[in-house]
Amino acid sequence: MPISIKDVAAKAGVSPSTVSRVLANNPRISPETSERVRMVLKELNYHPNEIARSLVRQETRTLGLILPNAIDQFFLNPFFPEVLRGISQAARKLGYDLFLSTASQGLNDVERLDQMVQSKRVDGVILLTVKLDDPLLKRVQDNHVPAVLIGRSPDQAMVSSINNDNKKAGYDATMHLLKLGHQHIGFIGGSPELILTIDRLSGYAQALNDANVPFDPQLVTSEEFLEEGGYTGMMKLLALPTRPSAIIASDDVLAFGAMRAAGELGYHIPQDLAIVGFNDIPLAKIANPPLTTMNVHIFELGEGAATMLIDQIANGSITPTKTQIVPHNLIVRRSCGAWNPTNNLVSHLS
Amino acid sequence: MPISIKDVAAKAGVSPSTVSRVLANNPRISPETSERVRMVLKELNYHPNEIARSLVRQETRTLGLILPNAIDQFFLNPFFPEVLRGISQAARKLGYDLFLSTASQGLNDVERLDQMVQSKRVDGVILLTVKLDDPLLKRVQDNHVPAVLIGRSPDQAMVSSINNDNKKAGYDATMHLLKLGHQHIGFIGGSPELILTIDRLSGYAQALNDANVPFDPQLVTSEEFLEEGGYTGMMKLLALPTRPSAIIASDDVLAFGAMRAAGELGYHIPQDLAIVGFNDIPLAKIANPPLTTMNVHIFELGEGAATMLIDQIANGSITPTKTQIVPHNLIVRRSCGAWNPTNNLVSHLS
DNA sequence: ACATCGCAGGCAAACGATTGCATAATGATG
DNA sequence: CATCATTATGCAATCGTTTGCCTGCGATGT
Repeated sequence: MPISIKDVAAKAGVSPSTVSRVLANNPRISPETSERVRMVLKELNYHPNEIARSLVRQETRTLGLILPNAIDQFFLNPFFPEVLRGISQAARKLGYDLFLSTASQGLNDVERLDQMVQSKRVDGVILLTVKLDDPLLKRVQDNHVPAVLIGRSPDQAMVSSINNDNKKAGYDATMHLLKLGHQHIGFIGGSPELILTIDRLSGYAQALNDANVPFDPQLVTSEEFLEEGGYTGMMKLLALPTRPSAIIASDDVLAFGAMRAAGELGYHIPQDLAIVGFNDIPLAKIANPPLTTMNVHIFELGEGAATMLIDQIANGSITPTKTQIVPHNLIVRRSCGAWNPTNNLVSHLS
Repeated sequence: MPISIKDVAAKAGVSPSTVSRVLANNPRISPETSERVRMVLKELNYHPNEIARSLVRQETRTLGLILPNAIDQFFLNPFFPEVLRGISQAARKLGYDLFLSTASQGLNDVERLDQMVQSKRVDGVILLTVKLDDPLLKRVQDNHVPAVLIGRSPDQAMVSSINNDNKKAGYDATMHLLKLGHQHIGFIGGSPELILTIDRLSGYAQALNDANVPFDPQLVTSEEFLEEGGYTGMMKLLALPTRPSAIIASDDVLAFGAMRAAGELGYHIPQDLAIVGFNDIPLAKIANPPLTTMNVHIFELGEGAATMLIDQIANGSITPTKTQIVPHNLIVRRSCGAWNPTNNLVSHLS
């Protein structure tokens, strides 16, 4: 039923090889034959079977996405669609498709990677978030799979990556609050295993240190990357004997949970409590009050990751691993108390 | 370099066919041979080449997603990750992977469909939103491609679909406001070409009619499916000589834009203006004020679509087209002014 | 003891493309 | 007129699987 290259060949009175060569614009085919074949191609609305093509070419022109196994949390964070949008746009431009591995329920990340790559369904993979000494990275390196990590690799030589300078970003966000006079600054982070959390927290600590403000572990809390996590984190911090006067949330979604908790306890933002988030999700701008947040340019992370990966695929494994840093900048809105309509709304930090 | 079934066969001292049969748990293989082969399988960490497998089996165990060509808008709406989450979960459970067609920039939807399906990279497709007399539907029908539409098909016989009863949902939302005493109810919708918009609007009109409230075209506006669209829509409605006292926004994102516009003009919600949205995106609950919204169970739409599609694939094209309706229910929060902590928060309507 | 049977496993032909090599036709050359 | 390039096309192997059919073997029945 489906039409193959043979059908086209038969109808055009040539051999399959000729059709194939027409498709490839091989100059060895005479213009007349080529023309005739092309007519048949249109007439039959023929599209080559990409599966067969992939088999012989040993490439699929498809990028694989390895999502964290906490898939649901990941999907719920606006980070995901935005990074996917970036990936998708770059892939489209460069003629690649996207493959999401969701199948094979019981498998862990490494097995999913093996399956995706060994089964040859993708030419390379984009890894989203890794934990400290994640076995995924070693596997990628050992297998010489073209791969790009969105996030920071513990060992830069292992895998190419694209990331923000999260330590600096954490530093900048904290410094902003310190400069506004806050001395008790709480930190609501995601899972302490995530390098992202670690980096932003270390920037926070560094800023406190540089400002001669003591680091108080009680002011640091780690929660799930959900609105609910921000809520419980904030509840903990506000229950402290001396509550913080400002909060850094390492993700806007956490920040919104935190704002909700503060609201429920009757605190006003920014009068009673300043809040700074990370990511500049669409909601940040339209929230009430609008959220001051560190824009980390998620779209560009995705776009860059796909571009780097395709580049790596094209150049074979000869490419040395690369690390690319996407700049961040703090978007000052009302939630931190520093907002002033006559200011520039955007302060460029990096 | 990559290991094939032949490598395994050689190492185990059997033929490739035997290995293949071991993989398939074919009972014709003796337990001893099977065991020996399995050992080699583990040792070599062999994974079958799914491309080759797909070629001979004529199936890929992969579902294709056809996203609207206004991809960027689509990605930005929280509808997308949620429906994808549903699709992904069902696919995973049933052993299917997901393929996003983003490649081939210049192509329109129909060409993308042709390419995806004819190229045999997917076993079926999920279509997301269609316009009135979208050529996609006809193509799907003509080609006998397994397909499920998320949304309503103009002609139910053409393609299986899963949807809400959007007319009823529009009716219920409007009726809720009418019962609260509103007579001037504005409607902010998405593109007037989308069936979704049409259905919700017609429910709105029907409710007005049933309540003997005249339908005023001036109170209806169509905008882009973005926060910005809601903003401009609201600005238009509030510039009217007699402004509406309540607003139905056919999407929460539009509702948030509308709330922002109202806020900027100094109106208070719900005191001056009641607002009802659609979708119950995560933000609706935590917004200020929390948004009354029609929960359309997006996750279930995705989940149901994937399940229906896989079912259709399994049963060949003998399956008649089906239509499934996912119920909706209004979640009453503060933005409509009817909220009362002693009430049930959820009123089940359908 | 011989024909028969069932079992375990191998052979080879697909699936639908690509591509190195061979070859038919054509015209040019000595 | 025989030889040789050159051009345009076809042949057949290949990619890594699956699967229908065949075969060799030991066990069984009479």
